[in-house]
Amino acid sequence: MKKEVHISESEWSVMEFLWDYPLSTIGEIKKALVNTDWSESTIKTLVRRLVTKQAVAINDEESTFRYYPLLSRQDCRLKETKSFINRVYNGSVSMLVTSLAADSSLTEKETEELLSLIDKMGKE
Amino acid sequence: MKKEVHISESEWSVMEFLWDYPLSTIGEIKKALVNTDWSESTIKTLVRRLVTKQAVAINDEESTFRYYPLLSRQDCRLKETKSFINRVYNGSVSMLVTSLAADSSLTEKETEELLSLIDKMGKE
DNA sequence: AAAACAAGGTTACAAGTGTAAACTATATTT
DNA sequence: AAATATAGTTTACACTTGTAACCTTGTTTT
Repeated sequence: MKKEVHISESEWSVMEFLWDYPLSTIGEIKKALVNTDWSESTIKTLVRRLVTKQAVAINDEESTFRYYPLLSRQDCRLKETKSFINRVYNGSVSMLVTSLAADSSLTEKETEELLSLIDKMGKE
Repeated sequence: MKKEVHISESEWSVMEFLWDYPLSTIGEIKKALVNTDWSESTIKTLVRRLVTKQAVAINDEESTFRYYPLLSRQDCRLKETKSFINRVYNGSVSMLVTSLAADSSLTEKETEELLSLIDKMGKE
């Protein structure tokens, strides 16, 4: 029986850090997220909610809890990507890619990367 | 001064229809959305919220209002796509495309389309 | 005309999200 | 030990979203 885990925008910031540094403490998370301007309370709330959602688990071998992700970044990304494509592009991947390619506001670098990627893929 | 218009998942269904059939009435919208199982009330709420958000406007030349989109589908798609990529892929378009290409759960048809698209683009 | 229906307007209510204060308990520093 | 800092727990509160009922008024059908 699968929980419909939805990770909100703010929660993603926490997850990103935990994916890079699993088994972090609140203090470490807080330090990593200084740029966000969130109060410590807010960060604790986000972590708690992620735990409730079973997206994050607690290791309490030490006196201070350490938090680590229970879901892989790739899985979460795919899940979000799918629901996004369904919502916005009627489920059509190619419409998304077309739209991306037509987006003139991509930076030079992004366009370049996209094209090179596309090139690489064509060869496989 | 720009409103931060966010169109929710349910609201997208209404917008999609209005993009295809601008100047529709509630009754027409309702007919188009039978598949959703929403009550008429729900549909009216969604339309009203879209009007409040200024994503949709009202033409009241006739006795029954006709609704039409104020935002283009392409603009909304781009906006959603950008915020999605920022949230989930740290703003990296190429990470998204890589992830898509690596997704084994794409259908044959999707993969095919993606590759052909990629192929076409490579030639431009 | 009376009844039925369609459309517009008002109100509702629970879940999720962004954001945080306050309280408590534990650990570290003076 | 007292003071301080850190972490964990509880509570809060406004806004958005999904979902809808109800009320009123105008229109169509019997």
